[in-house]
Amino acid sequence: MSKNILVAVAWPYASGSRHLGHIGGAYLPADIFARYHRVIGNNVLMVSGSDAHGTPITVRADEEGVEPIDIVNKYHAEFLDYWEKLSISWDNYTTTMTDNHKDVVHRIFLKLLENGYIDKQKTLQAYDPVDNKFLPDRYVEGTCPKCEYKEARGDQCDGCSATLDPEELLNPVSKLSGNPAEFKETEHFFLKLSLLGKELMPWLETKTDWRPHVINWAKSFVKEGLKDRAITRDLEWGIDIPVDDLGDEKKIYVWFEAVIGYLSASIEWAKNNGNEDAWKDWWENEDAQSFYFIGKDNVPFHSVIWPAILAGYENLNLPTNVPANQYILIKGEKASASRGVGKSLSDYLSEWQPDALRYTLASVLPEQSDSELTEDEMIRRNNEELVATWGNLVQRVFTLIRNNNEAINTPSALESVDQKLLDQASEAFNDIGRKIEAVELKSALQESMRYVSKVNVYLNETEPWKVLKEDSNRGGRILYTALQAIDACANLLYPFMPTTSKKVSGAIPKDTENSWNLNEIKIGAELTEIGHLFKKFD
RNA sequence: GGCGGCGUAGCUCAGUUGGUAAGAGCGCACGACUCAUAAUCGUGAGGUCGGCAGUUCAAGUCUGCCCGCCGCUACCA
Repeated sequence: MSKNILVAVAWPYASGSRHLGHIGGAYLPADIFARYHRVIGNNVLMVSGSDAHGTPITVRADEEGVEPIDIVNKYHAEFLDYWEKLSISWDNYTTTMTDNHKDVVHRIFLKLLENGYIDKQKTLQAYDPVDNKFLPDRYVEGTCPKCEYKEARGDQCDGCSATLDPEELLNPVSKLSGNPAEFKETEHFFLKLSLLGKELMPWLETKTDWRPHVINWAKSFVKEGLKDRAITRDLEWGIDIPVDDLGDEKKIYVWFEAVIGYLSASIEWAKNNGNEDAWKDWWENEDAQSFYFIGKDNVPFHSVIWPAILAGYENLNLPTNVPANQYILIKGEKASASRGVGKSLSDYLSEWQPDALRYTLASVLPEQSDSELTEDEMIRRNNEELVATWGNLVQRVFTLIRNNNEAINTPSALESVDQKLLDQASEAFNDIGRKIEAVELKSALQESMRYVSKVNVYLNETEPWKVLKEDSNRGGRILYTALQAIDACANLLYPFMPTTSKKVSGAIPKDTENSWNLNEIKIGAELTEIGHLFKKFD
């Protein structure tokens, strides 16, 4: 009865550091979703990796006087450090530099070629005759033919925001070298989106549960009529084209191969785990589901182009859902930074507990529209919601129990207030589970915290610190019930805050081991000191 | 220009297919409690749902126009 769930997460571009917005936009929601599904017994395969190719990386390498691989290695290592510190639970986090990835890309390329979905077309391309290289549109500069703005780029003019073709520019020069640019004919492979796109609309029509901003975008993109799109470039840094009729100065363009990473990372995972065909359970099994966690800037590739590639290849599952997030806008970041540009993710990771950072980001996930987050708000949530509401609740109950250990050994029967609290926990597991499955994570977290508050209410109503003085059996039952509820809270919060939740849950002796339901607490066991779960910021 | 999104209490946001007197958290005011990292709990004030005009028995929720912010327009991925 357990399902196979592929959790595919955007491939971070290894050309620069990530920031909080990236984490909240893709990696954190993916991890919350994956952890939940594992906990309820589904087979999760969560994959991603560092995107190693593309022009920004080579440009950066040139600027720093190093090789592209040095840039990639630097940021890949940095990313691995983030994942470790943030408890992002990959099944496989790899890169696009592996032989495996190259092989898979080649297999897809050749199959699409064979199926007639890739062909060759000639185009005119800006060229630097001094450096002997072709220039991407955005690295050509010149005077805008429409507004005469002097520094218009080949793809658009920043002066009048017109969309341009580079050959329209007057006096075009290379932005990289300053040399005058020429235009030369070059031949490239194109993905025949004009053919593949036709099957996409009926498929998109079935996606009634996608987020409005995602499905609207995808449909209008297809409706406008998809154009064939070049999938090779005149580059040195990238994956070779598996056929040699264009010469070896061309490479597969990054956007085409990076999305294939989801598949190649799955295949690599299978190999590493000793069952080469295991990946098929997620990609060929019709009952498997796939969720692509990305930022809104990636919607075209995941809602249209990647499905088109998959459809052209045949027999591979198309995305079940693409729960793309909008942006988290971190305000006040600049003001709080001591060294110029603003706080880096590394700064936050060194100042914040991982779970607290996960919590504050999860509480503002931009699932519908951009959301604003200030550092004051982050601190407020940490201090009031984590320290005061949840952390304090745990401390409250643990201390009560440790000071009244004999009482909890002989609890009296359940009363209706106790039963009500436990019933509410059962409801919470159902409701919150449903929300996470629908990728309504922000709302799921809010509801989890609402249950935490109910436990505080329960304590205020039952006042065990008073009751214990007169009726230790009744007091014992209240504490026992509160402890059971706290264990439920820890389970509910586990997908969001795995480290602290495990700490709480692990400190409670139990007769059952439910990870997404209420547990029976072992009667007569002693609680160990757990310490403060969260640190308060001054 | 075209396409799309957004504009709901001071702040951050929810508001299913239009239907009981518009919601949450924070902040604010007042109160209860004292087991707990002075933490917890309760009550209350506060909104003509960007503007105007329509459709309808009924609109935050549909239509048109307008204002403001943002994104995309395909060699940024």
